[in-house]
Order: sequence, then structure tokens, then C-alpha cells
Amino acid sequence: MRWDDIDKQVCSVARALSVVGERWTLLILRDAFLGTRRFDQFQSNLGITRHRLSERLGKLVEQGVLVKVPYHERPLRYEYRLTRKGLGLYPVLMSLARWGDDWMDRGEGAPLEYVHHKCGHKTTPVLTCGSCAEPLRPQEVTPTLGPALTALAAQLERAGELPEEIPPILRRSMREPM
Amino acid sequence: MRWDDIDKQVCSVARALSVVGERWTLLILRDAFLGTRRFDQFQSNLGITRHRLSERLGKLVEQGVLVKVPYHERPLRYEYRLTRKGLGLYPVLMSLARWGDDWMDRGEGAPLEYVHHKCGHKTTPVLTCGSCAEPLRPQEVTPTLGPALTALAAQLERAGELPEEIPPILRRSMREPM
DNA sequence: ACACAGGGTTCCGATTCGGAATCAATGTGC
DNA sequence: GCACATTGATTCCGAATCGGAACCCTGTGT
Repeated sequence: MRWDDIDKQVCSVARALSVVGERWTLLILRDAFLGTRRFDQFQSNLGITRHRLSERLGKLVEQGVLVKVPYHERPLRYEYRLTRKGLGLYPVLMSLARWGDDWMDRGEGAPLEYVHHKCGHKTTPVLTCGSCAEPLRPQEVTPTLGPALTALAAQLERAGELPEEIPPILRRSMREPM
Repeated sequence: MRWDDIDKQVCSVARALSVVGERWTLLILRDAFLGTRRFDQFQSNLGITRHRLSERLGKLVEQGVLVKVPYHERPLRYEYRLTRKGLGLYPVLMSLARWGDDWMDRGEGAPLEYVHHKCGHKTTPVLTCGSCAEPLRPQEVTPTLGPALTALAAQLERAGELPEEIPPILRRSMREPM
């Protein structure tokens, strides 16, 4: 399978990665969350080539993750800002940063720390359950078929499909996790 | 800058991506979290080529994200299991999945849902502050220099550096975020 | 008229990817 | 004993992607 076909999969992770899964894209977004907005700032911060940067920014705008906002008329200049969709990637970036802090440290401690305004403390981000607010651990979560896959499964059943025609995501979700 | 040099950056996101930022790697890990363990299962679930899969698995093992555990002697066969380091990526995967559910839906609802054993509810993962347990929003968090960067900054100051020699991450972290 | 800044685009050689075939080490069925 | 399957790793090749550098365009400032 070609990489550009992953967005066709019935899998949210695959679909997310079809937008942010290319080289540099998440680093561009990290910079955006730290306040970078202009083409040249991105370019010199990241050390990405102008060509690649332009390509990635274009795709992110196309996908609604960033918007081009004019900050200067004549000559018309745009800056790139996170949309609500883009801001939604905050947990992804923070989780990556936390994992990097925890597991990729070189003995000098974390590069950045994060102060949470509400409580005034340095924060350690934790993924919690939206229902009970407990930390979410992989061993304590069971994936089940959601609407999209139940529909698909029913459809296949009506068609009287053979086992080997079950799409990967269904096969996967039928096994016991972890 | 070449992509394989990003692990040299003083940035946790960059370091994390040097391990999990290549094509397919996060999809392999998604499968691992759903219970996939054997080479051929990964291969047929993902539709990745054997060559690429072997390469990616090798790197993940090298980096300590997966371990090869023998599940059959003679012929010696290994399966790939998540280590503690690998399990630490759960928030990254869940956040990606949630973002995909929220923003990449095609009108059929989520592919998978997740039941949390503790509370018995379908869970929506939320990133919260480890200190005050409130949801963590980008606007309410200020990044500050951590140990690694304060040390670096002090070092540069002693050397009496010129502004343009300030490394990207420092330049970034000096600007006002968002 | 000339240099400069911001924001790209074009071109080219190098790297990586995808697909398919091949190899290899052990079994298993008959 | 021999064909065959399993579980991978390895090789080869054409296609796609990447990295580096040069070039372009619009407007400004002098």
C-alpha cells in the first residue's frame, strides 16, 4: 500500500497521520504552538528547506489546520496561524514532548517546562478519562467497534463475506488488546 | 538540515519524532496497542512492505520501544511487544485517534470506541494538568526554559555570544507563545 | 538605479519508498 | 525423504520524496 492511501483507511490514527504524519509537519506545528507565524521564522527555526516548508504549510492550510492571515498590505504578506482544528493537536504535541522528556533525556533535564496559569505550577500533562477523570492506562481500556465499524460489519454480514475479506481494522479490533 | 539530524536538537518533540516520526511507525504502534504482535500480522494489517516493516521494527527494538520475545523455540520465533517505553506512547496514539475522530470523520462516526474499565463508560481522552487535574489548554500554558536550556543559555552568555548564534529552540522559547 | 526583505518556485542529484522476487532456517504432512 | 508451509530477512529496481542551492517576484528604502 502506498502511503498516500492511508487516509482511506477506516482508522482515526491513520486519518490523522495522513494530515500530520509527514516529515517536518509536527515540528512545524510545535513551532506554531510556541508562537512562530512567519515563513522565514519557521524556516530558520527548523532548518527545513524553503521548498519543503512551502509544501507542508500549503497542505496544512488546505486541510484547515493553519490559516493564512494577512499581517501587511502592500506588499501583501501572510502569516500562518493555528485554527481550532490545529489547536486540537495540542494534546498530540504535548504527549510527544512529555514522552521525549521522559525517555529521550540526555541527562540535562527537560529543554522546556510548562507553567499552567490556573494552578501556577509546572505541569506534567496526563491523559485522563473524560468520564471519570482517572489517568487513562492502556491496560484498562477495551476498544470496541464504533458506529463506523459496526455499520461496515453489518454490511459485510449481509453480503455473507468470507473471513479473509474482513478489512484489517475489523480483524484487529476483534483480537484482544495488549 | 537532514531529517536524521533532528535527534540532535534540544527539543523533546524532535527527539520523540526521531524515534516514531517515520512513515508507518505510529501505525505499527497503533496496531501493537490493539494487540498485534507478529511480523506477518503487522504486515497484512498494515499493507506495509515486508522490507519496510522489518526496518521499522528493527529500529523500534533498537530504541527500546518494542522487545523481541521468543514465543516458540525451534524454529525460534519472536514476537514484538511494547516495553514500558513503548507503553508510554499511549497518550500520543490516543490523542491522535481522538483528533482523527473529531476532525477527520466522514459522517459515519468513530471507527473504534474505548471502554474504560474503572468507570465502565465509553471514554473521551482528555489531556489534563498533573498538578491541578484541569484540562490543559494551549492558551493557559506558558513554556519556560527548563534545566537543559537554562544551562545552555548560561553557557552562551559566558561565551558572550552574538544574538544570531542563539540556537533555534532558545530563540523560539523567548517569543511569546500562541 | 540598486540593494534588500519576505515569500515563494524551479531544478537537480541523492535518499527513501513500494513491489516483487529470492533466500534461509526450520518445521509438517504424507 | 520430499514437497510444502511459516516466519522472517535480503536484494533489486523503478518511482516518489527529499535536501541544497539558485532563481523569481513584489514592493520598499535611499
